[in-house]
Amino acid sequence: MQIYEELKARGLIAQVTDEDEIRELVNNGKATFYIGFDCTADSLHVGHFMALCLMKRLQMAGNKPIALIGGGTTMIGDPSGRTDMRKMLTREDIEHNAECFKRQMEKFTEFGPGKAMMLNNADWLMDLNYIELLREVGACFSVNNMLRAECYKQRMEKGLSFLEFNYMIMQAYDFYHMYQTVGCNMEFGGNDQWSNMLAGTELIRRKLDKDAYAMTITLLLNSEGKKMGKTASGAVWLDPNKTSPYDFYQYWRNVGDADVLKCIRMLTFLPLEQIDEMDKWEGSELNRAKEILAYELTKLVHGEEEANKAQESAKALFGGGGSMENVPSTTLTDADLTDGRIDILSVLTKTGLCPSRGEARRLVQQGGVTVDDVKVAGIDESYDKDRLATNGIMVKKGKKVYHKVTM
RNA sequence: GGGGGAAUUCCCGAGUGGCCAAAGGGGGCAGACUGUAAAUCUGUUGUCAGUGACUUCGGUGGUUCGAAUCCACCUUCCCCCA
Repeated sequence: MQIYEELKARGLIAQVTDEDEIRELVNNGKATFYIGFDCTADSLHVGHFMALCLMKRLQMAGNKPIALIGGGTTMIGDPSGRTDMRKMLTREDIEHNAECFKRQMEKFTEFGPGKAMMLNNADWLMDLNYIELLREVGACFSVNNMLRAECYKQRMEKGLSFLEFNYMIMQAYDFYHMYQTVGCNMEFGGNDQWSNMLAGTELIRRKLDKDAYAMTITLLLNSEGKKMGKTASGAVWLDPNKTSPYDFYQYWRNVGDADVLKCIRMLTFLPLEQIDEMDKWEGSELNRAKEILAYELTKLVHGEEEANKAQESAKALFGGGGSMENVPSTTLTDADLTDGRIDILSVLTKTGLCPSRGEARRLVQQGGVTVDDVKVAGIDESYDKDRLATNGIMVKKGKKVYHKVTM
């Protein structure tokens, strides 16, 4: 099976400008493609991860990838699909984020001569001259058309600033620029980027009378149509300091039945035959598939060692047996104790399991806390230094949040 | 440039002088049921030293015994006209 067919079978391809041409280019390793990453946060997330995987897959098939850091475009802020304006980031923030992105990407992809290329659009966007740009590029865009674009629709109701309106033009300019300077003939991106990407191919056609191609990656949605990779407290980050490998593992371990196979197909590198085999699994058998998904992804993102640790911990906590070593934990000091003891509410807040004492109190009163497999009876329960120092205690919040406390 | 309207807790949204830590819904958390799933039902959802105190209704001042609520100014957003 060739790469294009594989991507299709995995459900990764959402829209393409010209299927035949793209298949031809990609399958024969003739594509020089770019994917843009705007540095809106200091860590990549799952969506970026999909893009990076796509990059890897295409690279393995002989194509040349360019990872484009959006140091310039982040100054504008992409309005696509958003109902409100992004917070404007300072130049320093953007540069810091770009640095973080760079470091993380280097873990996934090898950059250098003959390998993948990394560029930053700040290098050309920041020096543009307004009048020149308007004459050279602005003349090629129809405002009427732009306003019809799907990505602005949501903003037409609540207002769209001129700043953001220009985002599309900047992104189109990137493609145009790289087409000329590094021979980039294809752009990939999230499905929400479609109109921005078309703007690029259109610009190249108008200015240079050449064809360039665009393809979008399917957004990873769960069965309820919500974006995956998000939790109540924010995104699932790739940075281990922001989302620990254990939490990362747990996120995927807990996906809904309806979503497991889709995730495995789209996110892992397991061979399709093996995945098709799993497709036959049903009911609680799917738990196996979830384990595989969680393990494979954690391995890809954090490495085999971390994946093993996360899996060990999960098995120890949920299945019994296995090692307790790598469970999330907190080490207390004497300063945390009063008269050599610590009460349950303090334990819950100090470990970060509860953000406030009020919530901790509620949780205990509702019977949601277990210490060493014994339900905490009341809010006045406490633990002495001896117990903490010898074996520590295993605090369980609800059914599946574990935390080890030692001294 | 002119006129009108809006800003409430994580989100949406009610509240138009004391009965307001503020209805209702969503989301979150927990309990029951389960398979670390989904659906459903129940409880809970500002902070703290919890029958109490303190902070919160865009911001800053003011009126008042008392302000989310009234007044002034400011900020941001939306709509209509040009």
